[in-house]
Amino acid sequence: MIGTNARVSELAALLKLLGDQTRLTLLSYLKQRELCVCELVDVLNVSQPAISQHLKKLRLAGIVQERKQGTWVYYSLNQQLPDYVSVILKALPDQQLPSCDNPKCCE
Amino acid sequence: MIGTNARVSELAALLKLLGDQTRLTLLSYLKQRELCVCELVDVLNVSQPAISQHLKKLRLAGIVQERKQGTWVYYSLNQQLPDYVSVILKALPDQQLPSCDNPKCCE
DNA sequence: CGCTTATATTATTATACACTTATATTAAAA
DNA sequence: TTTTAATATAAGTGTATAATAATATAAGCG
Repeated sequence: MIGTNARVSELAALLKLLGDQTRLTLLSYLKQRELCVCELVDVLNVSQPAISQHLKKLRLAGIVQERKQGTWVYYSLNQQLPDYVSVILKALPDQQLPSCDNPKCCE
Repeated sequence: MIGTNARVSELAALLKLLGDQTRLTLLSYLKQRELCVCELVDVLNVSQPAISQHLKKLRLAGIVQERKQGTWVYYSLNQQLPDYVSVILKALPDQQLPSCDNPKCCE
């Protein structure tokens, strides 16, 4: 038998990260534009801590980045994603977000 | 909040399937050529039933196909894979298999 | 300051899943 | 026809992980 290949491990980890319905849904919205955490919480079917944890994983994997502004945190896709990630994002539906109902956050 | 999107679910399931080190390793070998199950068992670090189970999942997902010949079963990549799957396969290393030591199986 | 709001972290729990061992199936060989 | 070899299925187990509830942090506002 043959030892573990580092590139395969890395790819597997990244695909496992993407192979989650909640995270893919987050990305399908972030694909359109930068979004505030509160918008993502409103739109998904899970608790705020769950969203926060998913966003952290996506951030640590280099897929999204955060921008803090006062109490609010805005997330957006990173530029410079590997090809296979870009292709996956392209395969996601273009989900339209209802406009934010918090004027403080989303002016 | 917004209901589940079927395309996102489907994609998530497929990426979860691919997000496994053992399955990705199998694919990195199958990428080169059709292989007998026995070859894959020899080359990986897990038991024969584990390989068998992984191959079944890949087959049910339409990623590989089987060809039975006597006692032996040969697996190969399916043609006509979705773009994002092809791109992932391209990102896999081109792993070279040592030649099969079973003359009956691999002539 | 104390209160509220936005987000993150922690602890816990439940489910999914990859693996192993044991057994079944099927085909070829003896 | 019994045995052996190749693969598949079944049952059971341990670990990873996604979720929640509870709490912490931190900023803005009265």
